[in-house]
Amino acid sequence: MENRQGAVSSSCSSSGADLLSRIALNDNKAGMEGLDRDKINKIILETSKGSRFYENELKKEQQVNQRIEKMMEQKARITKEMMKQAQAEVDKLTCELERSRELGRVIVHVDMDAFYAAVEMRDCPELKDKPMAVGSMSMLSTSNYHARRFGVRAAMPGFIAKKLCPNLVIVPTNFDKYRAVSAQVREIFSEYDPHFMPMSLDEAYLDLTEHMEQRKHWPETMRTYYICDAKTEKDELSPVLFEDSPSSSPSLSGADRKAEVFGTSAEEAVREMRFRIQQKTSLTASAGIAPNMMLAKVCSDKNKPNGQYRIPPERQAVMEFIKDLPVRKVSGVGKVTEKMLAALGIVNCDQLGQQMALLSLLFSGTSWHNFLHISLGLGSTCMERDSERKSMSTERTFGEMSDAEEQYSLCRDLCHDLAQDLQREGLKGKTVTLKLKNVKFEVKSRAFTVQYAVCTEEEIFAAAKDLLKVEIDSVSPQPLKLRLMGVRVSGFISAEDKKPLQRSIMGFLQKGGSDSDLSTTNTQSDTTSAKSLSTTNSGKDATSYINKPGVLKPSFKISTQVLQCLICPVCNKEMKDVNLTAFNSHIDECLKGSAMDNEPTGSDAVEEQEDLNSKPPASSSESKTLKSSSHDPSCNEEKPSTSISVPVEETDDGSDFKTPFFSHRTKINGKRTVIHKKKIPLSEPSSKASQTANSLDAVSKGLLLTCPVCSQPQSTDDLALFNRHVDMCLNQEVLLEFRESHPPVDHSDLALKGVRGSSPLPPSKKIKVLSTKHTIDKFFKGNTRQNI
DNA sequence: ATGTGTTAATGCC
DNA sequence: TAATGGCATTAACACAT
Repeated sequence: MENRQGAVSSSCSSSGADLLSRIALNDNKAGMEGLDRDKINKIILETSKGSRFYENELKKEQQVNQRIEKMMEQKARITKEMMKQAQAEVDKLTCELERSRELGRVIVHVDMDAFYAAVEMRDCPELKDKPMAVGSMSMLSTSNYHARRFGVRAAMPGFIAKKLCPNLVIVPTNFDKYRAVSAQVREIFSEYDPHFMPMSLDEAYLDLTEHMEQRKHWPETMRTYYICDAKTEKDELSPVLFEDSPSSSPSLSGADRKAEVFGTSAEEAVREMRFRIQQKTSLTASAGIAPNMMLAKVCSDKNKPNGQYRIPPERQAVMEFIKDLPVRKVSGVGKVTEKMLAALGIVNCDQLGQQMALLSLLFSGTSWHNFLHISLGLGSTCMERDSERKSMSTERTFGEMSDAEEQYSLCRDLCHDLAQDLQREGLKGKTVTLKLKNVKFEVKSRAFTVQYAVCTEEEIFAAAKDLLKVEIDSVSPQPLKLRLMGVRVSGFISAEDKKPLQRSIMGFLQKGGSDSDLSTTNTQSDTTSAKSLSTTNSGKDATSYINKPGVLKPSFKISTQVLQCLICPVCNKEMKDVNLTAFNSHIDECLKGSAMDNEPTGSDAVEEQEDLNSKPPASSSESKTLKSSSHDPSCNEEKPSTSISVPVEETDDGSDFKTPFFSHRTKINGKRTVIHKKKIPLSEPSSKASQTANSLDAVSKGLLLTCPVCSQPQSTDDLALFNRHVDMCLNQEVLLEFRESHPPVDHSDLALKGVRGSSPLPPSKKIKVLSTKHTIDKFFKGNTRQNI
């Protein structure tokens, strides 16, 4: 009730001031104190205004405002009773957390100062006195402190930076160089903590607890470092971040050849580390020392550049530090969360703690738990052993692309790159997600989960191309006008599943039911799983796979029932005593026939489609609501569709993402829902797939087989691979079947044949990529400890 | 209730 | 001249069991 005005201000004044929170200068981070914010913001705004980027930001801003509005409504519904209960829960958790508070570890966060810019300045002294930034006219990675005085920042487009600072020098990125320097720095890190955790090229967490223990007993000689002769020109030394930056060591500024003895405290150890970094690279670093990672991170920012800060390991000191700390400074609290909290009158961590009961009622469990941790000054106290990654992706931005063939080609390239990355880490995942951003900066993603985990270009592309096709078709005959495409694989099968599972299937099939023989070779999965096992160090019993549901069991069931006869995956007919060639040609005929008949094969599929078409037309322009019209209660509010199909009208220019609404409504409705309900039709055809594949196994080990679905010859050296291939083909066939009733004939043909085979797709072409390499502090993949 | 798949949103550097 | 990144995770929802 007392915060009513927060709701009002956030919902009403959306156009002007609110927008600033997205577009305007973000002076949260270091080096931006005391500059003319208003003037800078005005320039940024004027330069951005009217651009498609800006328009999209505006839209996103409105969405955040709506979200806040909803939150405030919910807040208004909270009763005293609820608060009381919430408070009790919060208190209880607080107690537990407090009890388990750990202050004994010495966690350090080290952060190189303006890293890329500093490297460039070091290597090109002419730049030292000039405002400069690393990146391109389209996007800057980082800027030096001169430039920051003008409001030039990382993640700002170069052309806007130029407006702010016409004399700005923009240097292209040179990642190899940064990597090399980073490696040097990491060498030093590893001497203090061999298990240090790199977060990017220029940043890492260290746990100095062990080091401190040993250091206590070290003689001075082990804590003495000499200033290196070659670099003792002070001017050369620190690449002028700030002339008056707090110097790390008074004795440094004196004569050459001076030795510096560092003490045994944590501060001294970190000072020593920073000193050595500077000696070795001529670059400065800042550091934070605290009892946990969250605090260390904040601390490293406090005395940037070329400084450090320590929170002593006492509860009192921690709470004192936390008290006035703006929540935005905490890693994980971004501009949206900041704004939402601000709407509740929460700006610093003290206020955060005060409002925990309320927050527990307004935010998800994980969110408010996180808030509680922050407000208590708690954070992770151990370098988590490589928490396993959950997804891997690759994406690219490019100049406007409307040509479908080009898009498929790019998609394949992405799949190629992703496959390489996946295989490098020995990962295989079951869900393939396609991400698209159109020229209006609208982002959408589409996912498809296949039956077997995939990791090769072909497998990934097989899924991705269909996702892409659906999107292309959905706006046809207009082209998709894209500026970004990405492919992601997630749903990784766990390391302990990977190898045994596949072996067991093979063992079963090849030995006619006995899965005891696991020695069957399975080239690909063997190598990959070996890798992942070694990295994840999972000590699980290899036999536990037997009970894994959902993957193994169906295969067993099916294989037992069909080993004696072949079942056509298209017409479902059982065929006894036929040879393989005959069987294949039968399938070919069936496929042709079904394409001409325009008759989906699975009976489920037919019902599904009718069912869908009988649904009332969707009412909202949001594709999201197309599929959820009847179930989502929140949808009702938007539902007075009769009058508010607002944004749709402007799609006449062929804009990509929302067009389907009128022109292809039924089709889209059908398609979308089909994809969603896929689990139903899929379960059946995928059984068919297994049947086919398994039967083929039984008859034809070691042959070159024609995939009954895509007609591509497939090696059967690795039967598991062949099985997966057929399954995937079938899965996609199911997905595509539903388009047969509408699209141009050649499309359905392509769908049935599979793009690989006779598709009109050109081989991969090189595409003009606007901006990949120079992104903001992009760090190389697999950037883990082992990597140093 | 719980789990799984899909998509949008968020945040990091 | 025109021009605003790449990556991962989580929140939120729908749906199935």
